[in-house]
Amino acid sequence: MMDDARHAMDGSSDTVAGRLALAIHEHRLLPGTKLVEDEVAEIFGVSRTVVRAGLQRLAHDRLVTLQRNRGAHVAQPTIREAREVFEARALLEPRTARSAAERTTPADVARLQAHIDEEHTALHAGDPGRALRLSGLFHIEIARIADQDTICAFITQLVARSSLIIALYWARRNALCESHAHDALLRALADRDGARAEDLMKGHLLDLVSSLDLRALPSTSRSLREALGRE
Amino acid sequence: MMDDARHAMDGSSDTVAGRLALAIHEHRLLPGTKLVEDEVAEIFGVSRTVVRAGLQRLAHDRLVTLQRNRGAHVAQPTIREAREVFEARALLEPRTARSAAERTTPADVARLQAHIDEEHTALHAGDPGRALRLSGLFHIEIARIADQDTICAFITQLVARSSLIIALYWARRNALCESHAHDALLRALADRDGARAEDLMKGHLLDLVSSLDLRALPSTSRSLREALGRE
DNA sequence: GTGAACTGAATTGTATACAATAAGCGATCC
DNA sequence: GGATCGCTTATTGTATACAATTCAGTTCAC
Repeated sequence: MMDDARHAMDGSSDTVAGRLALAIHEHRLLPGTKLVEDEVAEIFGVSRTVVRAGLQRLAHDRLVTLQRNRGAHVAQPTIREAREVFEARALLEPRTARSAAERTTPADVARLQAHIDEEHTALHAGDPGRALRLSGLFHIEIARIADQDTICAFITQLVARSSLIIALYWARRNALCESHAHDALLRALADRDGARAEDLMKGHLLDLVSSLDLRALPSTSRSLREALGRE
Repeated sequence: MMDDARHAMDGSSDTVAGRLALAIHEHRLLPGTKLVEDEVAEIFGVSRTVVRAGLQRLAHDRLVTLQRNRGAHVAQPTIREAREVFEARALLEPRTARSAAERTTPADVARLQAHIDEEHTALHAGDPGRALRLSGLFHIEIARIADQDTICAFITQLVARSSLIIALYWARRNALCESHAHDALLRALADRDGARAEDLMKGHLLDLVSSLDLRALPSTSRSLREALGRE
């Protein structure tokens, strides 16, 4: 279910990092939340040593920020960072979708369809966090079909950061959530129509950013709130 | 000189990671070299704790590989990984060069020119490692001019990995090293000619891969050698 | 009442100690 | 002679201890 980063040891610190990451993906841990090492250590039944390793991993993925002597917090991407993340995705994902389409197998189609179904049921079961996570996994799955581990790793990170961005700047939770962009993408992949997949992905990402509220104000108010000592 | 990853604490573990990374960039530490924690700790005058943190950082950047209970080694990118790295660069850097060209300032031009000059002198001074490092920094500098931190971080990682790839698969050390691709790129940037910069970057990256020997054999022989117990 | 300085608790940074695992090597058996 | 088993050593994984720093609440001066 979470099998990226095979390059590293799969020690307990990766378990900690993975479970924290999942909580962040599913919006159970919200941006700005402080992650005290002792608490996390006790929750997972390990020592601070392994917690620190896990937090460092998450910091490298920009899911948490580390400040010297001031601890770890779930990251709060700025508006600028939000734009950058989606610009990077716009650079990587459409072409990757094209590559994926050209090598999609029936097994891939089945797997993606299962993903979409699961996402729908999660949404109707009133678990939007899980639906969001599955929605992100759909993008990652496409990158994996393209069979490009390096780019897939980048996209994985960008999808994770997008989850934080959505937590902060999601404007209209109404429509779009139920959008059938993923269905259309899946059909293009099943048809092995690379050009169409590329276009659909490009449009899908544009829809995503346009559903965010990236005006300058929210970030200011947020940092103000932090400046007032409340976190 | 080395100011990436401002998101993390700039503790001593980053110093360790930075110095190890520099040694890898400059080919003073070659792929496959084992990095024993105690040795590194003594060399840098810190404890294993901070060395481990630094190694983890480098592992995340794919500069070293960590195997559970078996320690850290300078990474040996496979041929497949080498191809992927340059495909990712081909996806990111040309467009980034275009963006950079559209916002290049005279100060940027001066800085890049200084880079090129330094690279030439290093090359003629018989320090190819330093020249290679500077050559990589040139690419990173362009990404920074484009003012996209996220993509710049990706490119930084890809450039670093490219250094390892070059150490393993560099075929003709003769020409190309002295190529004037960077000069041409700089001129396009100075002219704020985005389209030309994009094309030049695309061609430059193609030249780079074509100067590598990415046939299937070397990797096999290398893994064979490792299979025989020598590392 | 406001603000600066101080004190104690809480938290992080680093080093070290111990346990667990892997690697090296010699003796033994076939 | 070659391979295998077992022991010793080296190295890593994890926990804990202590030092350094930050944070919150209080006191004190104005």
